[in-house]
This record gives sequence, structure tokens and C-alpha cells, in this order.
Amino acid sequence: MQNRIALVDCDNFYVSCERVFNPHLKNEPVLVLSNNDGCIVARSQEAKALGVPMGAPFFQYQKLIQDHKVKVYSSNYALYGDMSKRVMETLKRFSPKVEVYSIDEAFLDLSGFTHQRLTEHGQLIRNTIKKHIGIPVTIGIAPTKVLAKIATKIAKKDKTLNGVFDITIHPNIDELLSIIPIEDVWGIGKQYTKLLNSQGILTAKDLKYTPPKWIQKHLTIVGLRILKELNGEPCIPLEELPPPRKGIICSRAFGKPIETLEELTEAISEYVSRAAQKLRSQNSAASFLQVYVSTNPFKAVPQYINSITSTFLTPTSFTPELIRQAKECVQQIYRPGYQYHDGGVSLGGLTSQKQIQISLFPKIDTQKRNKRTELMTTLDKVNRCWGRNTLQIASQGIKKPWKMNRSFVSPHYTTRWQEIPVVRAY
DNA sequence: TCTGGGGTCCTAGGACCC
DNA sequence: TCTGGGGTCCTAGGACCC
Repeated sequence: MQNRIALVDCDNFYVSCERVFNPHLKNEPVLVLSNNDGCIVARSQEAKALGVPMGAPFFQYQKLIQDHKVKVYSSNYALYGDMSKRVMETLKRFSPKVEVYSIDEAFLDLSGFTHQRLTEHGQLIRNTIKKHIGIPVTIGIAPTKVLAKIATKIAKKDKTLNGVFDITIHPNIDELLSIIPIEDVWGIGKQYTKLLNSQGILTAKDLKYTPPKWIQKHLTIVGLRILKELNGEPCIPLEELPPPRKGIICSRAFGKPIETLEELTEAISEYVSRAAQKLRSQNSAASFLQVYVSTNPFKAVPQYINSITSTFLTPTSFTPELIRQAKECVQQIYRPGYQYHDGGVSLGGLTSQKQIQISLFPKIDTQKRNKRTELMTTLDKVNRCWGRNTLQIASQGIKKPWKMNRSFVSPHYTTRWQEIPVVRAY
């Protein structure tokens, strides 16, 4: 059976999510910003056409934004995450094997559909997502993931394709590959582009015919897989069930610089609490925790960056215990006289909550642990239902002056009862 | 004033073991 | 006089992704 993979890629996903609930944004230039309104992370076609680059600092484009009346939004991950979930659920109707690759992309196994016209099937998927969720998508179909990525790229560029491109119906794939610059190939980043270009390898086609030995030597086995996939040989399997995360990070710039130990402790406690919740949601426990802090490298102030790791005797997912240990780290790491700009917590050495090594005094231990588990389960349930931090640990603070800035955030249309859009008939 | 956040995988090299 | 070799585990660093 021939291998057929479809990559379904949401167009300008964050912008599209905002547009679903605010039709006035249609055909207008729209931007979505990163946390703290720092960088531009999503752009509508109209904004791209104005020359706003991906990842650019927001403040550098203020003038252009005003001049062209560009609509700007802070990131609203609650909304995007929920919309993503809906898209993915709908996709699962079209193939029994779906890999949710990122918030806005999924690979579908369409190998069983080869007798059908896959382009038509793709159109059906596209129309259904648009109709049911309101999100526009582009679909690329190919024998391998790397080629499906390229097919999607082509479908985005060539408007006559109507958002769906099956690369296998093209009579000459090499011809297509010869106009794809090497840096547009999935898995080839900046450094590899530099290296490959220095060898005269400029396009996807060039890479396809480079000696595999040379590629493996310089681009490791990862590069070799890309080469094989370009040749139509599947090497990167579809993963339906994502394996549990091996580490969990919560790090973020503070809404304003922090100078006191108290505020730093609060902010780090908050980050720990969020990381712990992610940890429990995948039923893991952490065996060590790392705290890091840093000053603002873009500012002419005394610089200080430091991190510290602390391990647990028994892996844990109990927020108070994680926070207690993190607080000790903060105390060790904190130096007065600096303006702390950002900080983070990472949880590592993750093990399954069920496989935690039982201590020498199981009776006491098990009892205590069960109570803690119950407490955390309840806390997560309450917060899921009533909003984050309905229940929280005292050291996370109340006022939170360091909280991130989101000046242009849209309502949580789909995840908060109070913010559901209201339609009025006049 | 304002410059993102969260992940993965691979390799090389050192420590250690038998 | 002659001083091995293979395996595993861990970590740091470097590449990549969205």
C-alpha cells in the first residue's frame, strides 16, 4: 500500500482565531503578540504584505501599525488552545490515525484512501473545518512528512490550488523541489542552511541528490532521514499518542522588573504552581527542579544570570513541596541590587506518578501521599472549573505586580461563561 | 517603556565497570 | 619490556521545531 500523509496546517492560526469572533478583522491587517506584548508572533496576510516580519519586537513597528491602522491583539492562549482542540477533534473524523503535531498543525494518515481522489478528500476536510470551526486551513498530501510539508508550502503560495495540493499527482516532483530553497525544508535551520549553501546545495532538489554518507556525517542521522523522505521513503513515523513530556518548563519575562526577594519568590512560586499543574495533567512526578533568573540583556543595567538545581529524595508533584524547594533556590540565587527581568522553573527527571519508589515506611508514606494526591486533584478540578488561581498557594501572592502585560487581549470567548459572545437581534 | 516561550533529538566525551 | 577493549550511563552543547 502506498504511503499517503496529509499535513493540515491552519492559516495564520492565532489571527484566524481572533477573526472567528470578530468578523470586522476580515481583510484587515492583524497582528498577535507574544507574552508581555513583546514580539509579533502571528500576522494576517495583509500584515505580512505590509512587511511586518515574524518575531519582530512589537515596539519597533508602532509607527507602521498606526499608519496602516493594523489591529493588534495580545496572545490569548486559552482561546487558541480551545480552538485548536476543536480543529483536531474534527480532523479525527477524516482519518483513524492523526498526529497532533502542534497547536496549529496535524498529520493525517490517508494511506487507506489511495483509491480515492485525495485532492477531493482534502477539499472536504478543508471545507468542513472552515464550516464547523471557522478556521481556514491549507493541506499538503505526499508519501512522507517532509514532502507533505513542502506540498503545504506550495499550496499556500499557489492560490489556484484552492488550499489543497497532492504532490503525487504532479508529473515531475524534482521540478517542484528545484524551486524550494533549502531553508524551507522541514528540519533544515539556519546553521544547516549555511553549511549546505557553502557546498552549493541550494534547493530541496540539490539535497535530495546529495550523497547520503556526506549528509549523515555533517547533519547526523536527522539529516539523513530528511534526505530519504525527500526521496519518498518514509522515515519519520506518524505518532498518534504523544509520549509524555520529559521536562516541563514555565518561564516568562515579568510584567515589570523585580527588585525584591519577596516579589521574586512570589513570581517563581506562581511559575512552579503552573508547571506542577502541567506535571499532574500528564500524571508525572518530578525528581528535580531548576530555578533560573536573569536581568534584561537589552538594557544597560548591571547584568546577572544564574540558575540552580535542587533534587527531591522522592519524586513529587505536590505543589507545596515543589514551591518550598523552589523558595530555597530563590533565596540562594537572589542578589540584591539587580533588576530581575525574567525567571523560570523547570521540572525534570519526570517519572510516572504510579511508579514512584515507595519509602522505607510505607504505611505513613502511602497515607500521606494519598492525602496529598487528593488535595491536588481537588485543587486542579476547582481551578479548571472556576479559572486559574481560584485556589492557590499563599506564596504566589495576591497583587502580583510582576504579572505579564496583556494590553490588547480579547475575551475568552470559548472557555469562560461570562465572556461568551452575545448575539442581539435589533 | 517595550526584544517570546516551550519543547525535541542527536552526538561527543568523560566516568565508570568488568 | 610489554599496560585492552567494549559497554553503559550521564551531561553539555548544538541543532531543530512551532
